Amino acid sequence: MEGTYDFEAVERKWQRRWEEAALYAVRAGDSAEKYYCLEMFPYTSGELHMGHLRNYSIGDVLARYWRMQGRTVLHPIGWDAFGLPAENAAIERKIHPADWTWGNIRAMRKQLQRFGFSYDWSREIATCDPSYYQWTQWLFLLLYDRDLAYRAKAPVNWCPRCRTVLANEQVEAGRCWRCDGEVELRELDQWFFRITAYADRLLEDLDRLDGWPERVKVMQRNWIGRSEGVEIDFRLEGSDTLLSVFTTRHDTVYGATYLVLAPEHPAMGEILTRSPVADRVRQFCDRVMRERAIRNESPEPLSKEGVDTGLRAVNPLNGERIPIWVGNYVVMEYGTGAVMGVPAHDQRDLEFARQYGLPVRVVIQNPERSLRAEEMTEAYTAPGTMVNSGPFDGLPSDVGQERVAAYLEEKGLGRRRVQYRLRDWLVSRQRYWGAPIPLMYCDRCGIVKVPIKELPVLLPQDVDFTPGGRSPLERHEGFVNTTCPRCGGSARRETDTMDCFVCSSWYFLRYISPHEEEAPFSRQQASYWMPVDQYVGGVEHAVGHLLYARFIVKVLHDAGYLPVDEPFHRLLTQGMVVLGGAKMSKSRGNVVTPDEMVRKYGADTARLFVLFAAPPERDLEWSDRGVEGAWRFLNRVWRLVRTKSEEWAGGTEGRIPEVVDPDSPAGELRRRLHQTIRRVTRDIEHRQQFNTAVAAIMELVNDLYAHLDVRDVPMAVWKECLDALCLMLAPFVPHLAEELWEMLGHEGSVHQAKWPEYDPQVARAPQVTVVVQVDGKTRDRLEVDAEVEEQELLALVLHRPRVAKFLQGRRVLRTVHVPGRLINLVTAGDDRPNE
RNA sequence: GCCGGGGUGGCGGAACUGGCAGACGCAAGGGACUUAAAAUCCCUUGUCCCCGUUGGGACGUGCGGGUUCGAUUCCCGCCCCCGGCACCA
Repeated sequence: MEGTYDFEAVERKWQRRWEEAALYAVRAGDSAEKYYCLEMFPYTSGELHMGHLRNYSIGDVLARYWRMQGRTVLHPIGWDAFGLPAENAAIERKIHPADWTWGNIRAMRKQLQRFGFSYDWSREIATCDPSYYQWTQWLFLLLYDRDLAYRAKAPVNWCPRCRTVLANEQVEAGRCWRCDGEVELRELDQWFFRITAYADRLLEDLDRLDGWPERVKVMQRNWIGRSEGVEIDFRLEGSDTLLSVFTTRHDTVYGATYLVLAPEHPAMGEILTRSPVADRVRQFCDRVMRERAIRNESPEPLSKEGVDTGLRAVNPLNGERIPIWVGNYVVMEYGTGAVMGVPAHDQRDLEFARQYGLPVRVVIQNPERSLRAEEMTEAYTAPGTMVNSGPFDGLPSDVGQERVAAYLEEKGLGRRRVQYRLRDWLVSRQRYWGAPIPLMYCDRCGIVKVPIKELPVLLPQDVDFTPGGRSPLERHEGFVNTTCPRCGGSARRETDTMDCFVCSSWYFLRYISPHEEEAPFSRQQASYWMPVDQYVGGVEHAVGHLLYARFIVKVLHDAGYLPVDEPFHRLLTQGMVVLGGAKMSKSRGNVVTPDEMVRKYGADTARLFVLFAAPPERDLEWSDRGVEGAWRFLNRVWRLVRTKSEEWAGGTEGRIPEVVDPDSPAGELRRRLHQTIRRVTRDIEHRQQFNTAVAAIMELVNDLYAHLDVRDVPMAVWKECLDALCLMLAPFVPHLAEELWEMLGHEGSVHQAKWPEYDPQVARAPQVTVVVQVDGKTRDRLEVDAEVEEQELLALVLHRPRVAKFLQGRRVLRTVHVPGRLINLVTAGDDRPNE
């Protein structure tokens, strides 16, 4: 008889049975409570990596657990299938992007199935499938109709390597998220989604997302970057042109000693015609803009540079004439592209002022220590008392802030304003492998929508992928030329495709009714299934995907398609899988693939290891030894069940005796079992800490082994323990659990059995270990009745020699008793009179 | 700079609401089984000190303080690591 089980045969056997029985197919039920368990769907790169294995193993534990708890569980999977790598494959390897993608899907589907995840495969979707992207296009038109999609010329991030534009969320430290190449700024006509219109709601509703990790919420808050301030209208001297500035420190407006404009500022034309040093200013602007175009953002801020235009602006509050400068530290994308320089109370302004010898004027006085403008090397940014501020003198700065704002609004010199860091979402891409934007340009009618009935706008197959400056679609006459549905004249199609994040911003809704032909999803089904109860995925999507999906759901909610306005109730962001402390990558050569693991140890071992080696949120250090440990454990379980089930082969009926003495080995075993059930249930359900759940099961198995040779444990008790053991293992190692469940004589799938319940009476220990401390130091421990009273316990304790030893020459002042845990004797020495 | 998260044995990590620090696993050492090895099963394993032994004691959760009968856990000040944001006015 072998000492290890044949994982290959076992896993193949049960995967086939599950498939035949369509065990994980689900329909909206009306009686059972639903549970929508979702993991971030994979990009169709062609291979599954350890991150996927971890992601999907976590999701599968939850899906299987809740199914056993009686919920109606929706657990779908699909493919994020549009995107650049497919097109690059076409260019490099002369494969059509569609063939490449569908081939990858086939391979990855096989890999996923090999791991035995409990997906409802009848709901599989792919974003590159016309029956899917038809509805992505529908979504675009919905946003267009609601004035949330617009076309604008704007400086946008351009990746020269990928030959396309990128959203702000796809630029990381000035580099492209995909190819890591440097990103340039280009002035282009592009399609945007007006996500800024939802900025406030996206921000406020974060407070409702109790089931989200704090750090993701913080990242979204930072990204949205709301700040309240005032726009103040300075006037260009000798002109009616207003130079408005945005500031959050309007209480310091009397301290403005100059004004700085961004080089791209719209008033620059007028300034250049009037400036006595126009040439210098022009040269400066050109240089700064050129430098910015090659956005090689170093981590260090650029040194501040500027040039005096020789012109003046008028401060609307005190009528003061202050010089207008152009500076490289002012950006056009934020606020108004102009700032007032208040060197005394802003560090950047102070640096700039000192560099160019501009005056510094204190207008907020530090109540602690009087500020002197000439001596300042650090701006004073804390609250204080207003000075040199005309009618506002003497006010605390926070009050002054209110007054200045009110005054400006009253006189029509400015207005309160909320400013966001968040920009609109750039969704155009100049590439082929994406969902075409369903619009056309008619000479007579302008921009015209493709009628919903005519969707999808299909991607043509026969396209020339040779790299060029523009989208391959643009060179496809058959695609571009079309007829205007409004006037019947000739029209040209939009050739930009959509950012693949548009596709992934609603895919969780398509799973709900994936075969629906009349709509992106059934409203009725969506109101049953939404929101997603548990979303699992990597934290790298914190400000991209997760923000977009929230935005799109709010739009659909507002348009009446969804009852909910947040997509994901709980979010679990799992850590990376690392080896030697570094992320696995081909270039580092430290990659271990899930396929290798399955081949060597099987799916159950691989899954168990990734769940056991670290808590889900933390990074997981890969360890081949650790995998072996998981494999050993599973065999240990298998041998145990096999031994016992053979022992009672032929008849094991028998009941657990009505009364099992809690002090007998059988009673002890049952107690450990019920304690384990309590721990495992809590760890999965409330703490989502699967490593400790597995550890608890391992402890139970160790206990069962320790009782293997104990004679007077009734078979029925063994049966109870082993049954529950299988049930608890089922979410983690679904194949082996089935096999053992069958060995134990059960009919039907363990995954359709009920999760075990613990009996608090059985779990309760009649005797407990109480720790005895003297002055907070542990000196002894003793077994006592769980219910023991303090007085009785104290009497016992005082007679213990180990305790008495430490009480010599001291008297007990008081005792602290934590029932069932500890008793602490607080003493004072007799030899120290003052105590 | 600001905001999050983290720092515990040789390693991955436990410790619920302030109550036995180091569960579970890995590694290491020892024993049983075996002709032998592998596999398996059992035991030991934070550091230091005292003791011939049974045993006993001190220290110990990044560092320094504090609160408390008692602190990995709470508070104050610092150091280091990871992540996010950053001329954002």
